[in-house]
Amino acid sequence: MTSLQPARAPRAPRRGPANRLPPERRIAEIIAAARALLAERGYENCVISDIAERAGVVEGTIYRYFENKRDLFIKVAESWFEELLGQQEDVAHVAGTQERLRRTIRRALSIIRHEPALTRFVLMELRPDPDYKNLRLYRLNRAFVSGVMQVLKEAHAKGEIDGALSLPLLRDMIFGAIEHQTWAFLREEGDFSVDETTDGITAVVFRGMQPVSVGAAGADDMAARMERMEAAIARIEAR
Amino acid sequence: MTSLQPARAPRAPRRGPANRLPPERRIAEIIAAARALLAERGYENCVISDIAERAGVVEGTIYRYFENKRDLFIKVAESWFEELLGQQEDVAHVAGTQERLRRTIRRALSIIRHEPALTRFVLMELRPDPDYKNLRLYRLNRAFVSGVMQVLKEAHAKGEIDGALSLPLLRDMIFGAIEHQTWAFLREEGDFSVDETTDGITAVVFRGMQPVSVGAAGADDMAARMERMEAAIARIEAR
DNA sequence: CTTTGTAATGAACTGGCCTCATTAGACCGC
DNA sequence: GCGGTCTAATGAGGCCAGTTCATTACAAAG
Repeated sequence: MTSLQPARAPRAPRRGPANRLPPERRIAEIIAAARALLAERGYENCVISDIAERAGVVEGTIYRYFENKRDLFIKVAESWFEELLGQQEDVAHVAGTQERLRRTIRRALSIIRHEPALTRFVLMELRPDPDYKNLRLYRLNRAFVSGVMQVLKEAHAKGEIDGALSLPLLRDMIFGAIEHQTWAFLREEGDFSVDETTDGITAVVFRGMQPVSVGAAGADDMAARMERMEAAIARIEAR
Repeated sequence: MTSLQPARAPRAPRRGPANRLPPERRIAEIIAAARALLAERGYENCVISDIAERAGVVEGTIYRYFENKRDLFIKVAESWFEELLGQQEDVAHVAGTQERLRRTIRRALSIIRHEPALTRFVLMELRPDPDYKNLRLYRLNRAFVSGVMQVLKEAHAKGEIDGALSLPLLRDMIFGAIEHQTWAFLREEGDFSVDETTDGITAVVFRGMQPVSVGAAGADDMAARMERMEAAIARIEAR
């Protein structure tokens, strides 16, 4: 309760040579070092002093440019993800809803497959955070997700999606499936095939969103009735 | 490298009265305290000393019964989840695949809705862990998930699921959708309706798993069969 | 060459997890 | 009741990672 100064003793730090750099470059170097370390150890196991060492700098310097460890890694994730988005192929020219869906799904799986460390950090550390929505990363991610939403919207406009379905729900099923299919991989329990997983998810989603000319609940009932009718007709004709 | 003893100075701790309890009860009290704190603060913000205080015990005592903080909370999650599983309604008597699906999905959403702290901890802290699969919790969770798998398997046996679909993929889509639909809630950004979400997910999954002859890509198949039937009827009528 | 702004330093601080030498409550046989 | 023994409980302190800040020194401008 007494906030009387702990009277930080005056210090006279001995010095090594200070390698002075323009802020922009120093920031870039720190981010690069942190990113490399994140890739090989994961967030929890990244120690500031190691990042500092790898960046050829001292711990305190990092705090000159970043509020704290978390802030640093948010910046890391943002620049990393931004880089990946840049490589994104444009899907606008591709014809056919199913093929367009496939490509965007494939893209997501491919990122996960090639950048598990980044994925883990974003999915586990950042997304659950109360102010995740305020991060630039959230907006970057939305930009990515909007690719899928675009495809869905256009399909919807063309009447290829059953009117009763909610587009966000379809979107969640797609990304939910992507995540669940890759958890084992992210836990380093084994590999997965981008192509096979892509095909599986695409198939179920595409099938699931089709408009049904009859009421959904009655679909199997309808099938049964149809079968009975066909059988009856066959009998009649056989007479 | 020199592991020469830091020569821990001999101490003579002053004592408060020690409330001696049979291990089982002490463990139960610590777990209860930790669970209450987990519910109100989340894992990261739970400090051992606070748990100790709430359990009416000193920090060191906790380490008598639990290896470390993580171990303690794993036990918390396990007992908590076990308790929830006990309340699970049996779905075996319910007729109809769709309704059975709906109930198991509803159950999962209901747990998330009522125990967000537990959910967050399990999904974020435990599931990503490399040895998640060795935890008792993993098996408990499998028991829960197997409810859905059971429904899917029986539906599959009855020919209600397209042969080309993978059951695990369907399962992942279900739970993936559940999770994605609830992330905002888990970040405390707002509530969600258990019933509406249940219906949405159930509808898409049910529709998505239909064999082609009735649903989905079968719409035109359906039309073709209809045409054949109409033609047959015309023939019959013409007789 | 001096001034001045600021990049960089590194010792010290903080707080949370965890250890362990020590104490003392409770049960037991006499 | 009474010492002996087992073990629950204690709490000071170790440890380590994140963070702060008074100080230093580099480099560009005057």
